[in-house]
Amino acid sequence: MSEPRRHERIADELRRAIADGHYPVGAALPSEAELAAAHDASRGTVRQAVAALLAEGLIGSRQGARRVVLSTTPSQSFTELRSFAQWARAGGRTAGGRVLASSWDVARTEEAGLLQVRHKDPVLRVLRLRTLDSEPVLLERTVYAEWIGSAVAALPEDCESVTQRLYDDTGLVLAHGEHHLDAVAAGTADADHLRLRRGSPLLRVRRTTTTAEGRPVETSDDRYRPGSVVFTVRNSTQTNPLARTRA
Amino acid sequence: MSEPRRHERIADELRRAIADGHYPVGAALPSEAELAAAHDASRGTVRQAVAALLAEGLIGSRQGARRVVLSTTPSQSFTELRSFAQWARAGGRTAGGRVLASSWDVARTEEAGLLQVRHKDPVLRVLRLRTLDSEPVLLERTVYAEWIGSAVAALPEDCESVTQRLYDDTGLVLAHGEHHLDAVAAGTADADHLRLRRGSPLLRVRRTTTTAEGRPVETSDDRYRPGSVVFTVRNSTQTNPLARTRA
DNA sequence: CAGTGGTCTAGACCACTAC
DNA sequence: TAGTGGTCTAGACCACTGT
Repeated sequence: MSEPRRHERIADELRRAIADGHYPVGAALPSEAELAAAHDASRGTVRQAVAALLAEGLIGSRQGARRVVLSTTPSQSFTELRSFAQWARAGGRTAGGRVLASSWDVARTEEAGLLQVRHKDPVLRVLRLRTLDSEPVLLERTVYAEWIGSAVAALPEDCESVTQRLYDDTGLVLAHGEHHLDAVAAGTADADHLRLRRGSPLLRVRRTTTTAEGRPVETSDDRYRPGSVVFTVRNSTQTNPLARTRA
Repeated sequence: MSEPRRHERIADELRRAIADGHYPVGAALPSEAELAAAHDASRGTVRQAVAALLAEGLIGSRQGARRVVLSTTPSQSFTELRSFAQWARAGGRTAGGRVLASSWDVARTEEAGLLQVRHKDPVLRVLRLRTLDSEPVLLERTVYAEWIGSAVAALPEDCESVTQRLYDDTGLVLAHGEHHLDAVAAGTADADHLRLRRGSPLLRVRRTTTTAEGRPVETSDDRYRPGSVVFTVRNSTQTNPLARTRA
């Protein structure tokens, strides 16, 4: 239960106080000096704590004025974003999944670039349907690099959390991700598996995931059935997680 | 040209070196001690600089190992995200825009909550079509709080950058935003103005923007024509800008 | 104007990685 | 085991906000 890092303790306490309504939206937080005294910490440690809340979009900060609460609802962590199963559990819903097809193939030009392998190197292609409370909500077309593909191919067909299993089996940690979001019309396969009409709008997320060292693991085309999932981004002039790019 | 903040100078130099290919994807950056010596700065200042690149998703960082380049393409800033005109200009394209309808109305329950005003308080509704190189790409349905609405209503109908004009006229700075992304089918009005068929997939971004103090300014339902714009998010286990939420 | 956050320094100790 | 990044301290000065 104990938290060894002091800045994390302070950040957690502030997050809790905000979530509990001690500081409603628009309210001013205690000054750095006050927080430092209250936690018997140096100013640098306090600043590290509030920087975390700043990055989460929970508070705003301007030179000369006290920090202000912007939102009382915490945003979820990368882990929940990456792992469909974990995110579903956090929301009190049951995640399911099933591999519809899986086969070794050769990397197309674009995939080779994303996975940092050579053109026509072997890759594992997996088509996976994910469900939420037994409703199909997401169709994943994932391409794995050869070095991790054999571990993926060995997983059971109805594996709930691929991320978790890969960590348990191989120690692999997915640390970084790049995501491109847009909308597309459902193709025949999409419509079939997600149980909607061809041409229906789908939210498409094309993503590439890498290890902590920056080594690409997988690249995927994920299509979400509308009405089931919404993506949320918070940003500020001080932080810039999201960007618009040409198609 | 000179940059007064030392940590910004160091960050800029690292960004430039990465963009120029001095450090390709996968390469290790100099150690903190080396950077500190090279820039005649303290370790704390160097850490502040690399923290910025970390938040941008350009580099990865793990205790005990040197920092590693994850991507060589910089992501754009919040300012470019917020201002359609500015973002277009940065990409070498010409932004246009036109107000299709504008009228005072009363706040609906949901809008009142987002704008932090009372139910049925007056609000300004604006329907705006934005173009890129004369092609319609985005239909905005924006609701402004009363206190800023009169300034918005006074703007010319073909105002290129509302954000810029509001800043010039009133000193207003849009500092924070919350964005919800999903896909919807084009309604009759959407199809008409964006010149596509009813039912076509659209990327919908519902957003609320606030001042630096956290005061809500506007809330908007933006619908992007597919194929014209893609949204990009980078994240890490160390940073968490994006979250998936239930619809 | 006093108070606040932004920047910067020069140390220290520890946990972890890579060799 | 040497080097690296993560944490923390105790100061300092400055730019800016609010009154």
